[in-house]
Amino acid sequence: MEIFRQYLKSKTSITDEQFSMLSNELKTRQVSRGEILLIANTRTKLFFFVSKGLLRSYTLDKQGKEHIIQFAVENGFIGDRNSVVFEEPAQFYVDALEDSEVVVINNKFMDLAHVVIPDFGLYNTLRLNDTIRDIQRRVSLLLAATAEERYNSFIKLYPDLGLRLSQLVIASYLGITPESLSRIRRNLVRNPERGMK
Amino acid sequence: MEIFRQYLKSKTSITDEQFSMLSNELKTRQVSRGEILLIANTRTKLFFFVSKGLLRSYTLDKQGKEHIIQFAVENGFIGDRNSVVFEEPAQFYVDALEDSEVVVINNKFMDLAHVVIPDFGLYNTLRLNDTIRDIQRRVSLLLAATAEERYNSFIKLYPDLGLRLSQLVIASYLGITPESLSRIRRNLVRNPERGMK
DNA sequence: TTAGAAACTTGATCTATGGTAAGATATACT
DNA sequence: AGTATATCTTACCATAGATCAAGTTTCTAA
Repeated sequence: MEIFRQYLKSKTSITDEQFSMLSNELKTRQVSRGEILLIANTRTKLFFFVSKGLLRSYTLDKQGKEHIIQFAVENGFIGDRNSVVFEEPAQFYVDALEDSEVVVINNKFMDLAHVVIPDFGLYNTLRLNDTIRDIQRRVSLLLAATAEERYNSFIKLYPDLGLRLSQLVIASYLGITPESLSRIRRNLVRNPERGMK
Repeated sequence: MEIFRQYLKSKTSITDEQFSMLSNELKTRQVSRGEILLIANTRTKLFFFVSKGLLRSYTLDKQGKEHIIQFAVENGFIGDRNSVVFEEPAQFYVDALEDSEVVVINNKFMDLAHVVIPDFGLYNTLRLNDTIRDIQRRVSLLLAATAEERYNSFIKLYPDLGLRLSQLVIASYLGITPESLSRIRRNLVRNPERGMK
């Protein structure tokens, strides 16, 4: 909770008084590795701020294969916009890849924050635009780049994540099989210059 | 311009007086098919509202192949967030796929609109969330679905666009070659039930 | 500390989609 | 209307990455 307060202070002009006004709407929750916070096709109004650990959102296809939409580490947010913003069933699952601590955020918090914190709207708009930019870059990679190029760019963009995630999970994010990722990495070890670009 | 006013009136509480205060910051521009409005790696602060016609944003890969990020038809917006919001060089090109008319929107308009129209921030947040939802769905399809499934879901989601776009352009949006799309469509003509799901 | 389960690697095939090239239609311009 | 130009189709072959199957290594929990 303290971490979330610090985060908001670094991003907005929020005061301690304002934060305590809002904090009634917040809860912290401990999540163990593997624990599911949100199930696709159900309804919920909750969004999560990660104060510790690592979560992901993902879909399951008809063959039961997982496809990772997003990761969230410390100071990141995760949830399902479809249910939170549009009150429709969730598109995604959310679960924890490490033992984590999250701050549970409801819609009332968001509404209040807009009222109470003068520049919250501005901050939020920036954050949403940033999210769009990231996902569009990912689309562009999925359309234009080979598996190896996508892996290289992932490692360059999120070097720390590369160390915290299993290859299975990285492969699922990149849209390839773990076997293919293993072969790609073997090639990169043998030809390190291929990873430079 | 009138179309943009109508659009804003349908989405926000804007009054005619408020609109005329803002309209100093707006210009309309005629764009011919093929005309480029925005070039990747350059800087600009302009965003576009489409009052008539059809635009797209896209990237070029090293082999000079186009990869379409987004379409915008009547009442849609298009531009490059990287340059408009973050003042960095544009990631994308924007050009017209049909003779079009756009309203050119600058940052000052956005700032003023937030001040002048009480619920503009709310509207804008919804729009951004909606955009994120759309792109995330697209990522999920790119990760999980075959070319044929992506084509079917594209046609189901944007039936009108399917009729206005060339196959070359649809293929580029789906991340496949026009030849592959041609083969997919042949199969669908022969086995129409495959397009039902 | 060790058994069992994950995670990772490797090899042998298979398959969806790409590349190339040629011909067939459609569209647009004079 | 007629030619040029873009768009679409088809066939044949190539390839990135998937799938399957069998190890090997690494983690984990009793």
